[in-house]
Amino acid sequence: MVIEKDWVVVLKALAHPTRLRIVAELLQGTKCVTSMQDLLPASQANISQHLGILRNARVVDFTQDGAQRCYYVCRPELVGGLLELLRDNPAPPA
Amino acid sequence: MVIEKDWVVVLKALAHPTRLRIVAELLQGTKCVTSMQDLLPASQANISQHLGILRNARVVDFTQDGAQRCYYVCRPELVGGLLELLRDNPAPPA
DNA sequence: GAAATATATTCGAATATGCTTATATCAAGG
DNA sequence: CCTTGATATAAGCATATTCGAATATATTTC
Repeated sequence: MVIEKDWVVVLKALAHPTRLRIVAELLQGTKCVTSMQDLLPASQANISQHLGILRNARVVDFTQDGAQRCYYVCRPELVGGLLELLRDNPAPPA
Repeated sequence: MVIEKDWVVVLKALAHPTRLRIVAELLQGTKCVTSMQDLLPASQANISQHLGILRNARVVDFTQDGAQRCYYVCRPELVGGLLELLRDNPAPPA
């Protein structure tokens, strides 16, 4: 199996509680930064930093709408699939 | 969507080139630490540390065979599924 | 064009990760 | 029990992440 270094970038991007919540929210539908501030216990600057990391990993992208940036998951099958796998495969007993 | 903190532990465990290679190798079949040393450009101590992290995340487990520990992926559907999703969902163009 | 709103970037301190070297544990054979 | 082979753990250092505070940029409105 060939392992692309991109994969590590994606996994690292998702391996953070706030970022995982961000993508879970974005899977439900496009959101701008301000509306994410209402959903998450994090500051504007911090959310923006996390979005930058997700953007670099090519996990999210945005469309500009006036002064707002409407973020969305640009690989929904990947991200949705990952979350589904995690949900359906809990840690084994002891 | 409820996000378990376990998920972040799993993602963090996999978000490292060496550890990702380790699980990819283990998906092909059980291996002991010594034989992994032949496959990976990492020291014994380092491989053992990575295996400890994967163990904590409940991604791998082992059976003791004499002095050897035979490691295997204890959630093959999860790990195999993740690798498959990554392979099938490359980064979108620009 | 000044003010207000939305978002991004920079910087620094705290904390976490990763790796090396050295040492410990532990099982098997003699 | 002493050695050897297999694996784990600990200590220490270098580097990377994280997050808050402050500041910058861009867009709309008046």
